[in-house]
Amino acid sequence: MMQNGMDILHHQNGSTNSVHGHQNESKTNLIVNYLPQTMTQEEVRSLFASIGEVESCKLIRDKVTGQSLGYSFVNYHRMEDAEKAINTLNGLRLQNKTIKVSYARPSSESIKGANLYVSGLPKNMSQIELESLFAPFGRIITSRILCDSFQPFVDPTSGVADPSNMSKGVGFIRFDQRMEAERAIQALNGTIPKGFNEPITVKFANNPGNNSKAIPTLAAYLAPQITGRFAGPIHPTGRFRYIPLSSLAATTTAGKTMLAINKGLQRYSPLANEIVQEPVLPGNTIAGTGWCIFVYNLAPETEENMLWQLFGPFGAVQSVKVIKDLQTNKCKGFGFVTMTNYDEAVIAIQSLNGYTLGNRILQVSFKTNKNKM
DNA sequence: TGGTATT
Repeated sequence: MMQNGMDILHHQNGSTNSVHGHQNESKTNLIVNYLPQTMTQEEVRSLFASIGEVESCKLIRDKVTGQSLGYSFVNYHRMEDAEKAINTLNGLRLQNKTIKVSYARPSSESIKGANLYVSGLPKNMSQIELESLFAPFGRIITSRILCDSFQPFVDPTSGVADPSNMSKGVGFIRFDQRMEAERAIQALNGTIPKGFNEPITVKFANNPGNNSKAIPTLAAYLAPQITGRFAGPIHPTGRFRYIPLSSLAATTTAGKTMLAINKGLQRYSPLANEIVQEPVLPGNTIAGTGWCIFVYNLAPETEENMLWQLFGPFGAVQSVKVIKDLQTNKCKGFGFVTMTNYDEAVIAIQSLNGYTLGNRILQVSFKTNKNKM
Protein backbone atom coordinates (compact mmCIF):
# COMPACT_ATOMS: atom_id res chain seq x y z
CA MET A 1 0.00 0.00 0.00
CA MET A 2 2.73 2.46 -0.92
CA GLN A 3 1.42 3.59 -4.24
CA ASN A 4 0.10 7.06 -3.62
CA GLY A 5 3.32 8.97 -3.48
CA MET A 6 2.70 10.21 0.04
CA ASP A 7 5.17 7.72 1.38
CA ILE A 8 8.09 9.23 -0.45
CA LEU A 9 9.35 11.89 1.85
CA HIS A 10 11.93 14.46 0.89
CA HIS A 11 14.13 15.67 3.66
CA GLN A 12 15.63 19.08 3.22
CA ASN A 13 18.78 18.41 5.15
CA GLY A 14 19.37 14.76 4.71
CA SER A 15 18.03 13.87 8.12
CA THR A 16 17.23 10.24 8.67
CA ASN A 17 13.68 10.43 9.94
CA SER A 18 12.18 7.02 9.57
CA VAL A 19 8.99 6.72 7.63
CA HIS A 20 8.11 3.65 9.62
CA GLY A 21 8.57 4.86 13.17
CA HIS A 22 6.11 6.23 15.68
CA GLN A 23 7.43 9.73 15.80
CA ASN A 24 4.20 11.08 14.42
CA GLU A 25 1.88 9.02 16.52
CA SER A 26 -0.02 12.12 17.53
CA LYS A 27 -1.31 12.23 13.96
CA THR A 28 -2.06 8.53 13.60
CA ASN A 29 -3.40 7.66 17.04
CA LEU A 30 -7.09 8.19 17.66
CA ILE A 31 -9.30 7.98 20.71
CA VAL A 32 -12.81 6.75 20.12
CA ASN A 33 -15.34 7.74 22.76
CA TYR A 34 -18.96 6.81 23.48
CA LEU A 35 -18.74 3.32 22.11
CA PRO A 36 -21.72 1.07 22.79
CA GLN A 37 -21.18 -0.99 25.90
CA THR A 38 -21.39 -4.28 24.06
CA MET A 39 -18.97 -3.43 21.26
CA THR A 40 -15.85 -5.59 21.30
CA GLN A 41 -12.29 -4.65 20.44
CA GLU A 42 -12.47 -6.69 17.26
CA GLU A 43 -15.63 -4.90 16.20
CA VAL A 44 -13.94 -1.56 16.78
CA ARG A 45 -10.94 -2.72 14.80
CA SER A 46 -13.10 -3.92 11.94
CA LEU A 47 -14.94 -0.65 11.77
CA PHE A 48 -11.75 1.38 11.62
CA ALA A 49 -10.00 -1.03 9.27
CA SER A 50 -12.61 -0.09 6.71
CA ILE A 51 -10.75 3.22 6.43
CA GLY A 52 -7.21 1.94 6.25
CA GLU A 53 -4.67 -0.40 7.71
CA VAL A 54 -4.83 -0.34 11.51
CA GLU A 55 -1.55 -0.61 13.37
CA SER A 56 -3.18 -1.33 16.73
CA CYS A 57 -6.54 -1.18 18.42
CA LYS A 58 -7.13 -1.29 22.14
CA LEU A 59 -10.51 -1.23 23.80
CA ILE A 60 -10.20 0.00 27.37
CA ARG A 61 -11.80 -2.24 29.94
CA ASP A 62 -12.46 -2.19 33.65
CA LYS A 63 -9.49 -3.87 35.29
CA VAL A 64 -11.68 -5.79 37.70
CA THR A 65 -14.79 -6.70 35.76
CA GLY A 66 -13.39 -6.68 32.24
CA GLN A 67 -16.35 -4.60 31.10
CA SER A 68 -15.79 -2.14 28.32
CA LEU A 69 -15.32 1.41 29.54
CA GLY A 70 -16.74 2.64 26.28
CA TYR A 71 -13.64 4.04 24.70
CA SER A 72 -10.82 2.77 22.58
CA PHE A 73 -7.57 3.74 20.98
CA VAL A 74 -7.02 3.13 17.30
CA ASN A 75 -3.59 3.74 15.83
CA TYR A 76 -3.22 3.77 12.07
CA HIS A 77 -0.06 3.29 10.08
CA ARG A 78 -0.81 6.36 8.05
CA MET A 79 -1.76 9.86 9.07
CA GLU A 80 -4.15 10.27 6.18
CA ASP A 81 -6.14 7.27 7.31
CA ALA A 82 -6.46 8.70 10.78
CA GLU A 83 -7.68 11.97 9.34
CA LYS A 84 -10.12 10.16 7.09
CA ALA A 85 -11.41 8.13 10.04
CA ILE A 86 -12.16 11.33 11.92
CA ASN A 87 -13.92 12.79 8.92
CA THR A 88 -16.03 9.75 8.18
CA LEU A 89 -16.60 8.01 11.51
CA ASN A 90 -16.87 10.85 14.00
CA GLY A 91 -20.53 11.25 14.88
CA LEU A 92 -21.44 7.82 13.59
CA ARG A 93 -24.44 6.42 15.37
CA LEU A 94 -24.02 2.91 16.69
CA GLN A 95 -26.89 1.38 18.61
CA ASN A 96 -27.85 3.99 21.19
CA LYS A 97 -24.60 5.92 21.00
CA THR A 98 -23.02 8.57 18.83
CA ILE A 99 -19.34 7.82 18.74
CA LYS A 100 -16.70 10.50 18.88
CA VAL A 101 -13.48 10.08 16.95
CA SER A 102 -10.61 12.46 17.61
CA TYR A 103 -6.86 12.54 17.90
CA ALA A 104 -5.58 11.05 21.12
CA ARG A 105 -3.56 13.44 23.20
CA PRO A 106 -0.08 12.19 24.04
CA SER A 107 -0.42 10.27 27.24
CA SER A 108 0.95 11.90 30.35
CA GLU A 109 0.32 12.15 34.05
CA SER A 110 -0.70 15.77 33.71
CA ILE A 111 -3.88 14.97 31.83
CA LYS A 112 -5.17 12.49 34.38
CA GLY A 113 -7.68 13.37 37.06
CA ALA A 114 -8.80 16.50 35.27
CA ASN A 115 -12.53 15.84 35.48
CA LEU A 116 -14.62 18.12 37.68
CA TYR A 117 -17.98 17.65 39.33
CA VAL A 118 -20.04 20.81 39.52
CA SER A 119 -23.27 21.22 41.48
CA GLY A 120 -25.55 24.07 42.39
CA LEU A 121 -25.95 25.18 38.81
CA PRO A 122 -29.06 27.10 37.78
CA LYS A 123 -31.56 24.69 36.31
CA ASN A 124 -31.85 26.67 33.12
CA MET A 125 -28.10 26.79 32.48
CA SER A 126 -27.04 25.49 29.08
CA GLN A 127 -23.99 23.45 28.32
CA ILE A 128 -22.56 26.41 26.44
CA GLU A 129 -23.00 28.64 29.46
CA LEU A 130 -21.38 26.04 31.67
CA GLU A 131 -18.37 25.91 29.37
CA SER A 132 -18.18 29.68 29.29
CA LEU A 133 -17.89 29.71 33.05
CA PHE A 134 -14.97 27.28 33.01
CA ALA A 135 -13.27 28.26 29.77
CA PRO A 136 -11.04 30.92 31.41
CA PHE A 137 -9.18 28.23 33.31
CA GLY A 138 -8.10 25.96 30.52
CA ARG A 139 -8.93 23.82 27.55
CA ILE A 140 -12.19 21.96 28.05
CA ILE A 141 -12.21 18.44 26.64
CA THR A 142 -15.80 17.54 27.48
CA SER A 143 -18.68 18.97 29.39
CA ARG A 144 -22.02 17.60 30.45
CA ILE A 145 -25.10 18.68 32.33
CA LEU A 146 -27.09 15.93 33.97
CA CYS A 147 -30.75 15.79 33.16
CA ASP A 148 -33.68 13.91 34.57
CA SER A 149 -35.20 13.75 31.15
CA PHE A 150 -35.52 10.68 29.07
CA GLN A 151 -34.17 12.81 26.23
CA PRO A 152 -30.71 13.91 27.27
CA PHE A 153 -29.81 15.79 24.15
CA VAL A 154 -28.86 19.43 24.33
CA ASP A 155 -27.71 20.91 21.06
CA PRO A 156 -24.05 21.61 21.78
CA THR A 157 -23.73 24.26 19.11
CA SER A 158 -26.79 26.32 19.95
CA GLY A 159 -26.72 25.41 23.62
CA VAL A 160 -30.48 25.17 23.42
CA ALA A 161 -31.82 22.68 25.86
CA ASP A 162 -34.94 20.81 24.97
CA PRO A 163 -37.62 22.10 27.36
CA SER A 164 -38.39 18.52 28.27
CA ASN A 165 -34.87 18.33 29.67
CA MET A 166 -34.90 18.87 33.39
CA SER A 167 -31.43 19.82 34.48
CA LYS A 168 -30.41 18.43 37.82
CA GLY A 169 -28.18 21.43 38.36
CA VAL A 170 -25.21 19.13 38.23
CA GLY A 171 -22.54 18.88 35.58
CA PHE A 172 -19.09 17.69 34.67
CA ILE A 173 -16.18 19.51 33.10
CA ARG A 174 -13.14 17.68 31.87
CA PHE A 175 -10.08 19.82 31.35
CA ASP A 176 -7.04 18.95 29.30
CA GLN A 177 -4.71 19.38 32.25
CA ARG A 178 -5.22 18.60 35.90
CA MET A 179 -3.66 21.93 36.81
CA GLU A 180 -6.38 23.67 34.86
CA ALA A 181 -8.98 21.79 36.85
CA GLU A 182 -7.26 22.76 40.08
CA ARG A 183 -7.28 26.40 39.04
CA ALA A 184 -11.01 26.21 38.34
CA ILE A 185 -11.68 24.70 41.75
CA GLN A 186 -9.65 27.45 43.42
CA ALA A 187 -11.44 30.17 41.53
CA LEU A 188 -15.02 28.89 41.46
CA ASN A 189 -15.73 26.49 44.31
CA GLY A 190 -18.10 28.06 46.81
CA THR A 191 -18.50 31.22 44.79
CA ILE A 192 -21.67 32.73 43.41
CA PRO A 193 -20.95 33.42 39.75
CA LYS A 194 -22.35 36.53 38.20
CA GLY A 195 -26.06 36.09 37.58
CA PHE A 196 -26.35 33.10 39.91
CA ASN A 197 -28.39 33.02 43.08
CA GLU A 198 -26.64 30.15 44.79
CA PRO A 199 -23.00 29.25 45.31
CA ILE A 200 -21.69 26.42 43.21
CA THR A 201 -19.65 23.45 44.30
CA VAL A 202 -16.65 22.54 42.15
CA LYS A 203 -14.55 19.52 42.99
CA PHE A 204 -12.79 16.63 41.38
CA ALA A 205 -15.19 14.05 40.06
CA ASN A 206 -15.06 10.52 41.31
CA ASN A 207 -12.84 8.71 38.96
CA PRO A 208 -14.62 5.80 37.39
CA GLY A 209 -13.68 2.24 38.09
CA ASN A 210 -12.37 3.01 41.54
CA ASN A 211 -14.96 0.90 43.30
CA SER A 212 -16.84 3.80 44.79
CA LYS A 213 -19.61 1.30 45.38
CA ALA A 214 -17.32 -1.24 46.94
CA ILE A 215 -18.45 -3.93 49.26
CA PRO A 216 -16.82 -2.64 52.47
CA THR A 217 -18.69 0.61 51.98
CA LEU A 218 -21.95 -1.23 51.70
CA ALA A 219 -21.20 -3.42 54.68
CA ALA A 220 -20.07 -0.60 56.91
CA TYR A 221 -23.13 1.31 55.95
CA LEU A 222 -25.74 -1.31 56.41
CA ALA A 223 -24.53 -3.34 59.34
CA PRO A 224 -25.96 -0.96 61.98
CA GLN A 225 -29.34 -1.15 60.28
CA ILE A 226 -29.93 -4.75 61.21
CA THR A 227 -32.59 -4.42 63.84
CA GLY A 228 -34.85 -7.34 63.24
CA ARG A 229 -37.62 -5.26 61.75
CA PHE A 230 -38.06 -3.77 58.33
CA ALA A 231 -35.33 -1.26 58.06
CA GLY A 232 -37.32 1.27 56.10
CA PRO A 233 -35.62 3.95 54.07
CA ILE A 234 -31.98 4.25 54.92
CA HIS A 235 -30.53 7.71 55.02
CA PRO A 236 -26.96 8.51 54.15
CA THR A 237 -24.85 9.64 57.03
CA GLY A 238 -22.83 11.89 54.79
CA ARG A 239 -19.84 9.69 54.35
CA PHE A 240 -21.61 7.17 52.21
CA ARG A 241 -23.77 8.41 49.47
CA TYR A 242 -24.92 5.29 47.74
CA ILE A 243 -27.66 2.96 48.76
CA PRO A 244 -30.12 1.48 46.36
CA LEU A 245 -33.45 2.48 47.80
CA SER A 246 -34.90 0.93 44.71
CA SER A 247 -33.93 -2.36 46.26
CA LEU A 248 -37.03 -2.03 48.34
CA ALA A 249 -38.89 -2.65 45.10
CA ALA A 250 -41.82 -0.54 46.15
CA THR A 251 -44.73 -0.87 43.82
CA THR A 252 -47.99 0.96 43.84
CA THR A 253 -51.10 -1.05 43.32
CA ALA A 254 -54.51 0.56 43.43
CA GLY A 255 -53.02 3.47 45.30
CA LYS A 256 -51.42 1.33 47.93
CA THR A 257 -47.70 0.94 48.26
CA MET A 258 -46.45 -2.54 48.69
CA LEU A 259 -43.01 -3.86 49.22
CA ALA A 260 -42.60 -6.63 46.74
CA ILE A 261 -39.83 -8.46 48.44
CA ASN A 262 -41.24 -11.89 48.15
CA LYS A 263 -44.79 -12.64 47.24
CA GLY A 264 -46.27 -14.96 49.78
CA LEU A 265 -44.11 -13.77 52.62
CA GLN A 266 -45.75 -10.43 53.13
CA ARG A 267 -49.07 -8.93 52.30
CA TYR A 268 -50.45 -5.47 52.58
CA SER A 269 -52.65 -4.94 55.60
CA PRO A 270 -55.25 -2.21 55.00
CA LEU A 271 -55.90 -1.82 58.67
CA ALA A 272 -52.34 -1.64 59.85
CA ASN A 273 -51.27 0.25 56.74
CA GLU A 274 -48.07 -1.66 56.65
CA ILE A 275 -46.56 -4.88 55.53
CA VAL A 276 -47.32 -7.78 57.76
CA GLN A 277 -45.41 -10.96 58.06
CA GLU A 278 -47.02 -14.23 57.33
CA PRO A 279 -45.67 -17.55 58.48
CA VAL A 280 -44.07 -19.48 55.70
CA LEU A 281 -43.17 -23.08 55.64
CA PRO A 282 -39.45 -23.52 55.12
CA GLY A 283 -39.96 -24.92 51.68
CA ASN A 284 -37.12 -22.81 50.29
CA THR A 285 -34.45 -24.12 52.53
CA ILE A 286 -31.61 -26.52 52.16
CA ALA A 287 -31.91 -29.59 54.38
CA GLY A 288 -34.79 -27.93 56.17
CA THR A 289 -32.70 -25.36 58.02
CA GLY A 290 -32.03 -21.77 57.09
CA TRP A 291 -33.41 -19.56 54.37
CA CYS A 292 -32.19 -20.00 50.86
CA ILE A 293 -31.71 -16.81 48.87
CA PHE A 294 -31.44 -16.62 45.11
CA VAL A 295 -28.90 -14.14 43.77
CA TYR A 296 -29.11 -13.32 40.09
CA ASN A 297 -26.99 -11.31 37.62
CA LEU A 298 -23.60 -12.13 39.01
CA ALA A 299 -20.59 -11.50 36.80
CA PRO A 300 -18.91 -14.50 35.17
CA GLU A 301 -15.83 -14.11 37.33
CA THR A 302 -17.78 -14.09 40.59
CA GLU A 303 -16.32 -16.29 43.32
CA GLU A 304 -17.95 -17.49 46.49
CA ASN A 305 -16.02 -15.08 48.70
CA MET A 306 -18.04 -12.35 46.98
CA LEU A 307 -21.27 -13.80 48.32
CA TRP A 308 -19.80 -14.14 51.80
CA GLN A 309 -18.77 -10.50 51.71
CA LEU A 310 -22.10 -9.34 50.40
CA PHE A 311 -24.32 -11.25 52.81
CA GLY A 312 -22.09 -11.60 55.86
CA PRO A 313 -22.85 -8.12 57.21
CA PHE A 314 -26.54 -8.95 57.47
CA GLY A 315 -26.23 -11.89 59.77
CA ALA A 316 -25.48 -15.57 60.01
CA VAL A 317 -24.66 -17.11 56.66
CA GLN A 318 -24.66 -20.88 56.59
CA SER A 319 -23.47 -21.48 53.08
CA VAL A 320 -22.96 -19.84 49.73
CA LYS A 321 -22.88 -21.34 46.27
CA VAL A 322 -21.87 -19.78 42.98
CA ILE A 323 -23.28 -21.79 40.09
CA LYS A 324 -20.56 -22.28 37.52
CA ASP A 325 -20.35 -23.62 34.02
CA LEU A 326 -18.43 -26.87 34.23
CA GLN A 327 -16.63 -26.20 30.95
CA THR A 328 -15.42 -22.69 31.57
CA ASN A 329 -15.51 -22.61 35.38
CA LYS A 330 -17.20 -19.22 35.06
CA CYS A 331 -20.25 -18.22 37.02
CA LYS A 332 -23.44 -18.82 35.08
CA GLY A 333 -24.87 -15.61 36.48
CA PHE A 334 -26.49 -16.78 39.67
CA GLY A 335 -25.88 -18.30 43.04
CA PHE A 336 -27.47 -19.13 46.37
CA VAL A 337 -26.94 -18.00 49.93
CA THR A 338 -28.46 -19.73 52.93
CA MET A 339 -28.99 -17.61 56.01
CA THR A 340 -30.00 -18.89 59.41
CA ASN A 341 -32.40 -16.20 60.53
CA TYR A 342 -35.44 -15.08 58.61
CA ASP A 343 -35.28 -11.44 59.68
CA GLU A 344 -31.68 -11.11 58.64
CA ALA A 345 -32.43 -12.76 55.33
CA VAL A 346 -35.26 -10.30 54.69
CA ILE A 347 -33.03 -7.33 55.36
CA ALA A 348 -30.26 -8.77 53.21
CA ILE A 349 -32.74 -9.20 50.37
CA GLN A 350 -34.16 -5.73 50.84
CA SER A 351 -30.73 -4.21 50.90
CA LEU A 352 -29.04 -6.13 48.13
CA ASN A 353 -31.85 -6.51 45.63
CA GLY A 354 -31.19 -3.81 43.07
CA TYR A 355 -27.68 -3.22 44.34
CA THR A 356 -25.18 -2.38 41.63
CA LEU A 357 -22.19 -4.68 41.73
CA GLY A 358 -19.68 -3.81 39.06
CA ASN A 359 -21.95 -2.82 36.22
CA ARG A 360 -24.67 -5.27 37.13
CA ILE A 361 -27.85 -4.76 39.06
CA LEU A 362 -28.35 -7.69 41.34
CA GLN A 363 -31.68 -9.41 41.70
CA VAL A 364 -32.00 -10.94 45.14
CA SER A 365 -35.00 -12.82 46.46
CA PHE A 366 -35.91 -15.84 48.45
CA LYS A 367 -35.40 -18.92 46.37
CA THR A 368 -38.73 -19.97 44.99
CA ASN A 369 -39.93 -23.48 44.71
CA LYS A 370 -40.83 -23.92 41.08
CA ASN A 371 -43.06 -26.84 41.89
CA LYS A 372 -45.26 -24.70 44.04
CA MET A 373 -45.15 -21.29 42.41
C1' DT B 1 -22.05 12.38 40.94
C1' DG B 2 -22.44 10.39 34.13
C1' DG B 3 -21.17 6.85 31.60
C1' DT B 4 -17.03 6.08 31.20
C1' DA B 5 -11.04 10.74 27.67
C1' DT B 6 -5.24 8.20 28.19
C1' DT B 7 -3.33 2.61 26.72
